[in-house]
Amino acid sequence: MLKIYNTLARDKQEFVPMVTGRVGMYVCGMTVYDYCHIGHARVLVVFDIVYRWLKASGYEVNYVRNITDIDDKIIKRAAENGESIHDLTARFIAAMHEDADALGVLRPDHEPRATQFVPEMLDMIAQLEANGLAYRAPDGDVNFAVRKFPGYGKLSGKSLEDLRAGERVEVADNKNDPLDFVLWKHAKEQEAGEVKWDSRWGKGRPGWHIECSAMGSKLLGNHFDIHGGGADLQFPHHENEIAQSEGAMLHEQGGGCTFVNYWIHNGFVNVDKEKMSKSLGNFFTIRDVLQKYDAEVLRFFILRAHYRSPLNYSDAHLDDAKGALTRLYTALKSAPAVAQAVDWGGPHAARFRAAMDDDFNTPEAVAALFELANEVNRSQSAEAAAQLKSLAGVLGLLQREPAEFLQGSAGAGGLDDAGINAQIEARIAAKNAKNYAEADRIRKELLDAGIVLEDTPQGTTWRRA
RNA sequence: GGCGAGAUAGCAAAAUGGUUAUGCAGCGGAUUGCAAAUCCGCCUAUCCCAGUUCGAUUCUGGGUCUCGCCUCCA
Repeated sequence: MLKIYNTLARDKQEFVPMVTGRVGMYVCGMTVYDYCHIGHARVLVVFDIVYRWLKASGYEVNYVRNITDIDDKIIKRAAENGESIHDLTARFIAAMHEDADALGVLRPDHEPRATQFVPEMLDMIAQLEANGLAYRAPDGDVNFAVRKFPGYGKLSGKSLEDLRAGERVEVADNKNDPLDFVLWKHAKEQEAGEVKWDSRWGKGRPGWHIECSAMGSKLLGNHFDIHGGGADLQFPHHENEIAQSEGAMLHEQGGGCTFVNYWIHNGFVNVDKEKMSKSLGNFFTIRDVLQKYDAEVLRFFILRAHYRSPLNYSDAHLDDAKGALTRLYTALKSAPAVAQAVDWGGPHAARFRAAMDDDFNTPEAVAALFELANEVNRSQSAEAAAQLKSLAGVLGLLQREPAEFLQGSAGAGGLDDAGINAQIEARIAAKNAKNYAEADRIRKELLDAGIVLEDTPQGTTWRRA
């Protein structure tokens, strides 16, 4: 039985879908004005695991991950670059897909873009206005009236009084309450035509929060099972989504309606114990990291920590993850696995399943993989190897040929496979002539070039250190 | 200031009211021409102070420290 830590309840709860056997899941994706960094990689991988585990558990999952392709930062960046919004977002959507694919992240069932759902957003804003929860501000914006929505703050555990006491909330002239947020931004003179949509409130564009409410409802219904995202979205973004969606539903159900049953939030990636973020400038893009590390190492690094814990990023930690993943692939190299479905009856699989059912405890599930690898090494059993590969496959790991992972690819100026094999042949000749000094010299030379040789009963193999 | 999360061995990171986490690193042995890999064994833990308990790293209270949210952010 799957248990999920529900932010709304601040506790682990048994997962019960609204419709037996089916799950509707929405995750807040990227705002596409730049390359994804490691923090984004974590959201992608974490919810990929949620998606995979739900499917492995037999659910038919409808996974929606949105793309924010219109907002202030995008408009600003497009202007700086002297390119259209469309060209900018198209480039970074393609880049995001490249990065996600490299990390072994499955494509969601739907990837709605904000600009494709403006009519749905306008309908929802109109409904909020009809329900007395939205008002036209003097400057032409349409705002959500936070005070009119009972229960505002239930997700983040904040009361309006607490929030108001916070000195960091800036007072805006056009809002009735400093905490009110924008549903519809009126168009500015200098803005390009492609960021202006017609509406009954005049030309303008949607506020940030409304897109997720509108797209979630459109694709998954007004009430669905799971909504996820980074911990920083808990407030205000997700709090505001609840206010919008539940506020818009008031007329239909006479109050008491629920937008989402389970809210899941992943922890941050830190650098030197500080949150990795654009504003702090302490971020590494996924593609930067992939210059130096295998994408599967990055994925594995993310899965070795629980999704709600902070994850400190550093080269040393990635080196550590690489060493650990090498152990798993080495086991599969010694005992090649045949394709086979997971046998859930085995002890390691049982431990793995219990771990994943306990709020997606991937570190514990990975520990089960290592115990299985130990068994593979001891028994050299094809069945055990098949079980290791299929179980790891549930996490999107260990699906490549071991040699491909272990040997990697030659870096610039490094030895290519032909050069390595020529050296190995020369060393074998020296060994056969009992010229161990020469054999060791060659091995040392290769080692200095980052190539580790391993003499086995089946011959000499190599891997990159 | 308000609200919340966390402090586990050299590093990373799970779990648990009493019984081996796991990986990397280190040490000893087996194996090897020597290595590497692998196997066997070992080593190093539960922030501090009280309380509950036969027994607490685990529960309760207090303290210290760290981090996050309260503004765009995955």
